[in-house]
Amino acid sequence: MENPAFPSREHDHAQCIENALNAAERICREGNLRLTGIRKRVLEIVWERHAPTGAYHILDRLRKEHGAAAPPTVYRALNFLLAHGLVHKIESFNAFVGCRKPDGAHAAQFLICTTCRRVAELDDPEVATLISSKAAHAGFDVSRQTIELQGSCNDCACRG
Amino acid sequence: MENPAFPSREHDHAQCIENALNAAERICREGNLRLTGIRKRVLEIVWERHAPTGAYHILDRLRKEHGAAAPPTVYRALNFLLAHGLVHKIESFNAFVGCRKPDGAHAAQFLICTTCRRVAELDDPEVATLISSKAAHAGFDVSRQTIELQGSCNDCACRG
DNA sequence: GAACTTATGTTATATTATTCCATCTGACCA
DNA sequence: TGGTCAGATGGAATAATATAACATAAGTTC
Repeated sequence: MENPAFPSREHDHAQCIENALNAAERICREGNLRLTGIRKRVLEIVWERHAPTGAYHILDRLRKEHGAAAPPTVYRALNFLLAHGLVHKIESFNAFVGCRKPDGAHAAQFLICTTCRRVAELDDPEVATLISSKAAHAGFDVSRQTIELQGSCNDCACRG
Repeated sequence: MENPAFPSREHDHAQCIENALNAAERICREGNLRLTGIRKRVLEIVWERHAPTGAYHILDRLRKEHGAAAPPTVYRALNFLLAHGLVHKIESFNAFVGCRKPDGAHAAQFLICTTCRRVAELDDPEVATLISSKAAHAGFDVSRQTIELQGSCNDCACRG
């Protein structure tokens, strides 16, 4: 196995968060978008784990530090982050993960470990291309791919 | 384009429903499962359209004909049908469609037209295999694939 | 028909997401 | 400098999706 999709258990996660925030700052600067306090904080919360984070979990966190906060606050921030490719929605969990490659559009494939709940993002163009071409064969023009694979990550498989 | 994934607009839809029910009867007989009145009726309702059907739409239909009915009634029937491969859940819509190939396990790919909302089921083993092998390369053992492609079907594309 | 398993009825509640309207803030310009 | 406008946030209400928990009924086996 090369280029591990799942970070090791000992990886420097503070670094993950910092990278994500730096990328977000840069992308917003370049795109003339406003990474406001709430948006940034929601992105940080999503990045606290490599597992899908529910909107209401984010809401609870915001309430603890921010006083009042209502669902629209969270969903608005999430929609902004989704629209600009900074987070992804895991449809099969109704929850969100940070995007590992927030530059440019990409058709991602998600590996979701049902044991540890971590999510890895594969951005394999070969998969995306094969799927689009199979769909085209059926007269279908793909605009958006949702590919979510549930199973077991290497760590969890080894621990049995 | 060969073997159209989407049925033509003029297809005999009563036949679709009948085929689905016949297949369900057979599968339940063979598997020693009970296709009870409610389960059968829910399957019929799901098959009324080639578009995803929400649980609460099914519930409304049941209420009209059946008197009382509550969410668990519908979700129990849907879970039975899901468990035995008679329907699929479209995760990105939180809704359900009938399975076109209810025999045996298969990793399906769904084509969802965002214009007419119809869903076609592709059961392409090449896609399933490529994805599993890419995942394996990342040390991941896939047990379940969720593949949902949004875009435009041929009919809708032609009508512009 | 007694004992058991499976299915359904029913109430309540949990979880996820949106609508709508008011208010605020920052950007631009006269 | 202040007016105007677009975009962002506050906040109440409600919609849409899904499950928990417990009671009753129906089918199966012996």
